[in-house]
Amino acid sequence: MDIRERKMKILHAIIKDYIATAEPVGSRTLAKKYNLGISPATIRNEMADLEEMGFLEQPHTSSGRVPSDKAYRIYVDQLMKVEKINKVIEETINKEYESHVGELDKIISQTSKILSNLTNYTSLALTPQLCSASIKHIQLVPLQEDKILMVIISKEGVVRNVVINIDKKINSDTLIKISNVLNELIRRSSILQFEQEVFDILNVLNEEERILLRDIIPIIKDTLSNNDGIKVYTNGITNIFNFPEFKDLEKAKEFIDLWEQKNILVQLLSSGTDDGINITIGSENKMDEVRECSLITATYQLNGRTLGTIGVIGPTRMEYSRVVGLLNHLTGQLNELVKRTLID
Amino acid sequence: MDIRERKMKILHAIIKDYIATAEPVGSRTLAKKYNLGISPATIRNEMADLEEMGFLEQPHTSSGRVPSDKAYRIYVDQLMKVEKINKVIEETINKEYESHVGELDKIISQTSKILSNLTNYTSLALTPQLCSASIKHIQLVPLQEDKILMVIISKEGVVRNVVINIDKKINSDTLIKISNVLNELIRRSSILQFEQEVFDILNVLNEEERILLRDIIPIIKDTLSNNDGIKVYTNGITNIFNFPEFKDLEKAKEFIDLWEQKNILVQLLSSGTDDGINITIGSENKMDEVRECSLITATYQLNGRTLGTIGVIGPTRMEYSRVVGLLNHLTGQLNELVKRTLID
DNA sequence: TGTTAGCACTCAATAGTTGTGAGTGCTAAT
DNA sequence: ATTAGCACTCACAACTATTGAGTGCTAACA
Repeated sequence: MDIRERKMKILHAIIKDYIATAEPVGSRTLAKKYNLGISPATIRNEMADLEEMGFLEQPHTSSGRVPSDKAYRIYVDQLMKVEKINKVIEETINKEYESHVGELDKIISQTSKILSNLTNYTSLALTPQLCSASIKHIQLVPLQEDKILMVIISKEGVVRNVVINIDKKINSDTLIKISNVLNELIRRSSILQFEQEVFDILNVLNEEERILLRDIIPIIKDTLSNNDGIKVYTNGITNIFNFPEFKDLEKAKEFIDLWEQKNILVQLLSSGTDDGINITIGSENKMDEVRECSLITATYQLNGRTLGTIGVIGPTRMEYSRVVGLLNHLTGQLNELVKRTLID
Repeated sequence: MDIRERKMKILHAIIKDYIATAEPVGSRTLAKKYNLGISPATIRNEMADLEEMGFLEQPHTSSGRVPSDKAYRIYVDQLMKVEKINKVIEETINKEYESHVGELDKIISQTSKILSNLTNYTSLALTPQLCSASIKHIQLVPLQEDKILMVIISKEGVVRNVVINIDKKINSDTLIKISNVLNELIRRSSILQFEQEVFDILNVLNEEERILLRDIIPIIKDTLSNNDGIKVYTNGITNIFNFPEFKDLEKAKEFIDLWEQKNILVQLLSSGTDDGINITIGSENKMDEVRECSLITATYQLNGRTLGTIGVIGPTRMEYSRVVGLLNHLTGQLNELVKRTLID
């Protein structure tokens, strides 16, 4: 048997055991529980090596070993076998979704619930972000003499309201004209760089109206670039209390404090670069507050365009194989539901 | 000295002490700290009486006394002296508000922050609810052939979007006609009982359009009656960890779980009947989850109409006098700011 | 040379023990 | 009526074994 392979086998066993028990795992237990065919003493030697290589850590001299973030990384990339969803779970999920067809927000919120229920971790789900490519229609509504309401509607059915203050009084004819121009710009998909290329459209506007339009465009840009419109659904925050690594009140507090700032959560979930499933383990996280957590995220799509993110956060000792399996399945379902909801 | 008055004096001292220390207070400490002019033994006798009367409780035989909810009630109603805001705090508040003029949501969210910062309790703040009396304008926007977007705008500047699915295709002329009728109904403030009295308005519509209108009205009613549009801003959830009464993880968990359901929070804050300041102490709460908490709420108004609620939640051993003082001042400021924001 | 049994040592966690102090209620004296 | 004095209670903190799962090292073995 290749020496390398044996080390990996031992590492794999340690990780599995630690994920299940949260107790530092020792050589004797390991030999007893997993039929590795070698004695505790040999395992001890291998463990010492693995520790030197940075895969294991020892909380104190006379305790077992605990996997490091590096170990989880190798586990996630090479060792683990993604769990397949079983029939019962599959049906549970379908049932949970049943009552929520038709409204995107409800579907996303329900997804978050399902995630936390089935994983016992804390779940997050983001509604789609508005982006320039997805704008379908812009409507300007007069509010008061010097205030207009801009309603931006995306192809995905996301609606955003922005109140715009203006210097002068405007009448509704002007608004309609400007609305038309805006929507024409949208049709030509050049709303963000309109200045260079669309003089022909602007011809219908007089000087005053052009100025107003010029004021409105940056507001649209702003609206698209900020996260205010994204809703964050979250469930199972207090699940972290179930994990011994958070029985320290200070840590629990830090974790829960995160949840007060939507922005941080959005940033956290948006940091995964790939489409598909993204795993960030402990110290790999950019944010200090989650350096002892792992984050598994997945995206949902419509026609190949990424709309939003869902994810699960928990201790680094996370059941990666189970969560990844679940997320795989769930994004499939979600994509399907989103498609049906938004196209119908 | 009247015997009644002496008892009250002792009770007052016990409550003040317990609010400050969270420790059961005994006769000796009481005599030493507060110059009551009587000996510990006398105090003991009085305390025994007060316990019998239901104002005090004894965690165990050989410990001091703890005030009951009934005691806090009498404290809040008769004994306490509402604390006046001091200059430093006042200026802090003004500074905190400074950067947030102009947007109602920001002002409310900032209020929540101020509340939790200055009290060290958990704060809540609700944005205004939509109600029929406050609708200013309704706009129907075509989304897809069989979908329309209804934008409801209130006098307070609150905007709500509702997507409406309809059976048939509709053209934009129909939408404009119906919009006009709706807004005419609003002007006559009879949108919710339109059937009886407004036949003259309906004359402009043909049969098909009337059916559509009849479908839309209940959706408006629904939208007005449900809480979906209310935003709940909350800060300082983890402040409860500072209180010894929540060092029991189970209790902390129960408390934090509350915060996942917006509906519960809205219900909680809306339960106060009076305008002005409302105090609910421990077991007076209707909801089990907050039976060990006290809730102090206040409302903010515009032109005499209550728009929303702000409040603070914490252990029954709350610094009522300080919080009430702060809320008094804060609602004043808030009303002023709201007025400026919404009228300008 | 890799593997393993044996041994002395480490250290967190648990349970038992004891002392301390703030509290009480009761009684008798003021 | 008030209070000093006294015996009693009980949570809490500090201390002291005891236990047990773990280690590293060494020497013997295949």
